[in-house]
Amino acid sequence: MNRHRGGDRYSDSDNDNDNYNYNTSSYNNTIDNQDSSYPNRRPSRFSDAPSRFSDSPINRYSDNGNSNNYTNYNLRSPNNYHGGGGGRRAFDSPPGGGVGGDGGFRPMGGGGDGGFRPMGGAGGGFVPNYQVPPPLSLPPQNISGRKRGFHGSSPDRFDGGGGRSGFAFAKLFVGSVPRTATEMDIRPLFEEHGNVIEVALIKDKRTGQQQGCCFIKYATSEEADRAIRALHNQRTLPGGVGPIQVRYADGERERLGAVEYKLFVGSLNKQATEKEVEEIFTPYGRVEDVYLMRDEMKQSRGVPLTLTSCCGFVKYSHRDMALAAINGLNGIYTMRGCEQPLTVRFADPKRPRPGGDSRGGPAFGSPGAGPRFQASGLRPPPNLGDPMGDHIPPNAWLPMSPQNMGPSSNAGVHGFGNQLPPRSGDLAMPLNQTVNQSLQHLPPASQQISPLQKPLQSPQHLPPSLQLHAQAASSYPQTQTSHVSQLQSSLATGQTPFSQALPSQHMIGFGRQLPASQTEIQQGISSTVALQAPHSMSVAINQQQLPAPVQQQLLQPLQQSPSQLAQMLSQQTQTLQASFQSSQQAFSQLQQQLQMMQPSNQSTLQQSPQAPRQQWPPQAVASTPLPVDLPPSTSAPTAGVMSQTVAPVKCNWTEHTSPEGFKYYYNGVTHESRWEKPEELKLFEQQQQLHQKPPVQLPQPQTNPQVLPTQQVPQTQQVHLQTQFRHQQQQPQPSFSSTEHGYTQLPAAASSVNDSTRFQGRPVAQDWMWRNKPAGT
DNA sequence: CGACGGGACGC
DNA sequence: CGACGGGACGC
Repeated sequence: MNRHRGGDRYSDSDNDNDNYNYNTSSYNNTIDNQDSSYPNRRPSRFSDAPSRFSDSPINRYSDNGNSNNYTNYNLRSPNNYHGGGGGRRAFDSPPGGGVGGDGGFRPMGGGGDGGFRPMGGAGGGFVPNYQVPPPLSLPPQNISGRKRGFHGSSPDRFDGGGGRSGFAFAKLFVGSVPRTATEMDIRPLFEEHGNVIEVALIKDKRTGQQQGCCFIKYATSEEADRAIRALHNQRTLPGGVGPIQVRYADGERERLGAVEYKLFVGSLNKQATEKEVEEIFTPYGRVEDVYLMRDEMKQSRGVPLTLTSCCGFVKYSHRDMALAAINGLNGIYTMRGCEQPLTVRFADPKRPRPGGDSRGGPAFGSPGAGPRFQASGLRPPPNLGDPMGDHIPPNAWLPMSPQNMGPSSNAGVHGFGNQLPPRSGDLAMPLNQTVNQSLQHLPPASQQISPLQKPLQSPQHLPPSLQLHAQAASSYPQTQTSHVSQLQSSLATGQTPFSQALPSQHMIGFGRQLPASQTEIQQGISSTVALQAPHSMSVAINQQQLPAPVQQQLLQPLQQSPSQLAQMLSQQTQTLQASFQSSQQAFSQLQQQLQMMQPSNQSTLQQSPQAPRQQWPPQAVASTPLPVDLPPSTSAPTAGVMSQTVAPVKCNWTEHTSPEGFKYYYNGVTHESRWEKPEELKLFEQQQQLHQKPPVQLPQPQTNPQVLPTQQVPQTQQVHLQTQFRHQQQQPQPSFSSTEHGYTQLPAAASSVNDSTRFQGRPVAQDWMWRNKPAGT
């Protein structure tokens, strides 16, 4: 979590920025709702008396109820692990959810993501009403747990059958604890947020002196979450120098099934604070953490140190948020005082520590890596104290990512005969969720949004990135009301107004590249949307097929304050815009590519918007070369070309080696990085062997290819393809394998044009665009 | 362009 | 005990 030197963030518990930390305000409620032993309760002995699950602390804050507000993530979870306590977000319980304040309801940055959590903390309705298992089921030694991570076959997990408490506890690490602090100083604070099972002050083994940190154990991650939100960096204990740091203990997040999506953010203002950065990123989802790299300029003079930062990291809990942030910010949003727009992309895997310390050794949820499909058989990266080992049930890897929900989605993949990468629908899903949620918060009818107008007209109250949108919205030559309703009807019909409504900044990069008229673009978008933006399709479906109860829910936002509404709407809209923008970009790119490939064929731009729908839902495509991601009418001539130049099936994963010499895998489409070789790539390589003979040899303008290892064949092809593109674009670039920070990242985008995973087309083309983005803008 | 925080029990 | 096959960008 945040290092937070400047103390600039969360500096005070009185943070009324409701973008953040609405938890503080929940204090009272929380206290009411529990036995808030704060002053009264005797810390009796917790030491090793975890045994008492006495009063089912687990449900104390029950986020039970409204399972409705949780998206179908929950519903999809067939797996017990999913039901587990991993739902760190449960405190975003839906309105009326048992616990007071916590959360109630937050636009997207917050409450919404309660639903993003597959683990769905709250669990609520869909899980069998599994209360806390009888203490018997959990041997005491397990309750107190072991040091870190797994040391056996998930000893910490209740077995009794899913339910919310799949894990026995959630352990927090608390830093910046004064060495003089006693348990009494600490416990009450944490009791405010849940039933503290244990407080363990860390002492030096030899000297017995306190180390300035401790562990807090709660029964549930919900409680732990609350504590983090409420306390991290916000309280300074008596005698302490700075606010306490509250976060999950090493290995906890992983143990609880959490995954984080970490973005690298470059071109930050040097004086940016975590908070500012968070505000920029919050519209895309709740920001779990912000860390800014800072060089302490040690200057000689007495001036207080000036901190500088130019890059940092932002974490989300869900990939769609991360993707949305990338979409919405990368190359687009420029921080005040900055010349360049932000760079936002998935972070590279963190460098494994030389020391081989088990800590920090990215228990690998972190490196943007996110979900894995299976515990791969590959060796773990060096020096990663792999706490997981092989004994972990494969499912343990899955829980966090909706796209991985359920073995069913992967069932076919592990067999053979299915060449389709398991993630074909993968990207769309999270977006779906976002959009679905968006819709839930969007007023269905125009008259209902009137309260929004005022806030929308006061963009200055919105986060910077929202201002962008808000300004654009107000400059849009229609009323906001009609804007919104148009948005909705557009969503319902698969049309989109975004080509007009998008802020000009959002059009960056292709406005001048694309000669097509707006109408053409719009047409294109329609088809593009149908083709490669399943999320928008599902929007339509969603909108039209909403069951009555859900329709009811649509009205909910109306009970929120106007400013809340405004923000919600802005956020949702922006997210939607990002999606559609992506679609536009994708389409533009496809158009460009098409044009480049057949310069003589001017009819390329004519689309037949209906065609694509036939392509949905995605089907497994074995070895049949796929046409370009465009309607048959146009792809027909192109398809010939393409199928000759590109391998029939493509994998977006490419293998790379970090400066340390560690191999990792990078997905040019999703921008994820992993240490383990993705199953898709393995399959792909297998496939390549079958098609040992590449469909066609491209003219080899370069001298490299000797006999390449099979796994490199596709990369090579990509290289040539894209090189060609670049060449034709007359955007000479030094080297194809762009060396961003020394890693070789092969853009997988180009060949993705005829990707069997074309339903990822949006990010594909987008990625392509980013990398080919005109320099000056 | 850039690249990851300080501390992490004990059994 | 030891600590991850091979091959190895290109500036």
